[in-house]
Amino acid sequence: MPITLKDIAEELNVSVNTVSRALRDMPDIGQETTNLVKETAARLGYRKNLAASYLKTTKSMMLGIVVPDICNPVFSYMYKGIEEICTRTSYTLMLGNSNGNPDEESAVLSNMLDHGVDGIFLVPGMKNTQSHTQLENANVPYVILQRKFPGLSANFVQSNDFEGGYLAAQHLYQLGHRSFLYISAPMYISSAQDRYNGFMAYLKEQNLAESSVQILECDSTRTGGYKVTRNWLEQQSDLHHPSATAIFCFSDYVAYGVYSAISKYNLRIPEDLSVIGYDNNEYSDMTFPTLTTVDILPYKIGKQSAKIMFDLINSKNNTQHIEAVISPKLILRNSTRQIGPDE
Amino acid sequence: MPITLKDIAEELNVSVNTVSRALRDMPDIGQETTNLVKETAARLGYRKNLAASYLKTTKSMMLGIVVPDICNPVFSYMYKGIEEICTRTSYTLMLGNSNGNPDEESAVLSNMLDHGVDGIFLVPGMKNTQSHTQLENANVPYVILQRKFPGLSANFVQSNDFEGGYLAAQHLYQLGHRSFLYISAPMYISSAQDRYNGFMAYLKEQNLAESSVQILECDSTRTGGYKVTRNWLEQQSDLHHPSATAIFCFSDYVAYGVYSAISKYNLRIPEDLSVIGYDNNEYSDMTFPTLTTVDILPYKIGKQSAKIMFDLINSKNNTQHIEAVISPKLILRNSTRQIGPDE
DNA sequence: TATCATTACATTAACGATAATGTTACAAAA
DNA sequence: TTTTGTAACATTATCGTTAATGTAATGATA
Repeated sequence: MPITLKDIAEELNVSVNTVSRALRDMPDIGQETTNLVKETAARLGYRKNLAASYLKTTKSMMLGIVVPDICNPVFSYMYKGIEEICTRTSYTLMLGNSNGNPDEESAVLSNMLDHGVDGIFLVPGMKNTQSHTQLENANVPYVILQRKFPGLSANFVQSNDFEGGYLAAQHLYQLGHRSFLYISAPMYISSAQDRYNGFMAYLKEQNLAESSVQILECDSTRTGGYKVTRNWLEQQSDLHHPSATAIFCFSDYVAYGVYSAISKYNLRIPEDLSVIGYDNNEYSDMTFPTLTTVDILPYKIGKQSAKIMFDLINSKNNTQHIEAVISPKLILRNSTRQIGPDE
Repeated sequence: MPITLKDIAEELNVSVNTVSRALRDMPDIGQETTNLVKETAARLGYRKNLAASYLKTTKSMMLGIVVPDICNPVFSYMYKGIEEICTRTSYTLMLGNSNGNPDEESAVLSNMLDHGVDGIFLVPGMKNTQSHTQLENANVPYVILQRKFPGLSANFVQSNDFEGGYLAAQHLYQLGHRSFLYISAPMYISSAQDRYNGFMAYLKEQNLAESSVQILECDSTRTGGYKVTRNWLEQQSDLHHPSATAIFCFSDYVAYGVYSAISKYNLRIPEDLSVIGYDNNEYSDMTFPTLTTVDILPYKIGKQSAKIMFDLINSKNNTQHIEAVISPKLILRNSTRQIGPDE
């Protein structure tokens, strides 16, 4: 039994329409009436029924966010960035985890669309064209964060992964490293490809041979990093002089796994091996040693996405497609060290 | 221009009502018609307009979750626990951060209620009676997670903080510790009080004097833990024989700060000081040394809360108030060690 | 004075779904 | 034969809000 426009109208002996218009400061209503309506609404504790409003206006004042896993700090910081902009404009957010599963991603999207969200933020779990056709057909604005699907004409906000890879290579090179183990996520993920390209581009600028980089792939998880590193170490002829002096990790998660593997073989970081991560998780300055890494600034990505979303919502021409790129930031810590030319 | 019931009705030359009832498997509709309607709905790609449905049924199929900060893994795991149950029952979730601010908490709650959520999960940021009156007046079921407000007759799910404190004390005592620094969050937070009570209860059982525990308070943050520990260490007459051998921390965050302070004074964990945390953050096994801690099982708390929510939604009598308590789990790692009687 | 705007409202009709009634046609019961 | 019941639909009203019209009173204009 919440208060409705009708209640206010009856209280004041005016029509429902008058109340509705008064509350929205629309013309054709006298100043006195407007004031009276607003006072009465406040007194009775009126709250607009947004669902009913949506039925007429098709504006739900809700936006949906789909992420692989909100427990991953990268995604929770993106969420906060988005929220920061959205609450200012009194939009409310629906959140859903896809758990990296295309079916769940689709299901969550469908749910949100059924609820009439005015827009969707999607951090795709993987190559999932299903959700893209969904989004296209839904006819709501959407922004894709973090991952990029080259063929797609959509709005993207992502970290400049090429630059991130470049920065990492530059950092390691300037410390004297000339042989690298590059642990990547599967290359069909665009960010994996871009980081790798950036990494190699810098080395090429320094006239380093491609053979100086050993590439391995694994899932972006601790176990993934652990296993791949363990296997690599097992194949070394001389453990204390491994065939690479520095390890690039696709994510801090991977780096944690790398740490475990390295410590299992009684090697030290950075004395025996330098390690650089990617993402700058909140805890990467609590590890031992603290982890040098590349920060993708997820909060900033979230904010930028939300800004684009409101551009889309407020403009009628949805034909224009925006691509925003955020420069990552190198975070220097203790897992990388200068090495001499003879090492 | 999404498909509506009307479109299906026109396609089949039946009434809208028939379509509506057929899709919901209600009586008074022939089997053939039902099948035909369902096929046509699927063929045309019909999707129910949940907002319109809500207007009649007052069931929005949305639930709201308000947490202090989704970037805190404790809360994101609670979220996932809740989501796990909710997606099964095709409820969609609205999420909002209060940032520990009573006004934001209220605002977020209002927004969700305006959207007509069928229930609210609240992890209160602090003693905020405002949001409670809001929830009471809103006349929707709600569950309060983690924090408990003794005066309130509501549904609570929380970790057994008394037990957690008890477990921590027991662990340290059994390792031989007899003098403690107890770093608490402000005592007006019920969980801080409960943990402390549990901690002291165990020591009392062992006939240890209350004076064996030094109590300090700080915010549950790294800086909080750092500052309070630094101050404490500064006051020690002999740094290498501090007036306590073990430090209890209200949270893993606090423990990280404690780590920093201890390492700043060139003391070692656990050789010079044992440290035990609380929460079992995802990264607490990546710290150096890995952190012994108490896991409150936030995922389990979330799931339990969701179950209670659906009990509330599905039962008419909202008079009954449920209090579920989840037992925490001690996680043994390397930040605590056995000490001899002479140390 | 008759006409025309303008102001400030009221009335009516949607939005899409559902619930409460109506209305057939046909079969069974009295 | 008439009544009654029932299966299977259709009609209508309604949720709360907003948009599209309608209308009365007032003042300005010709």
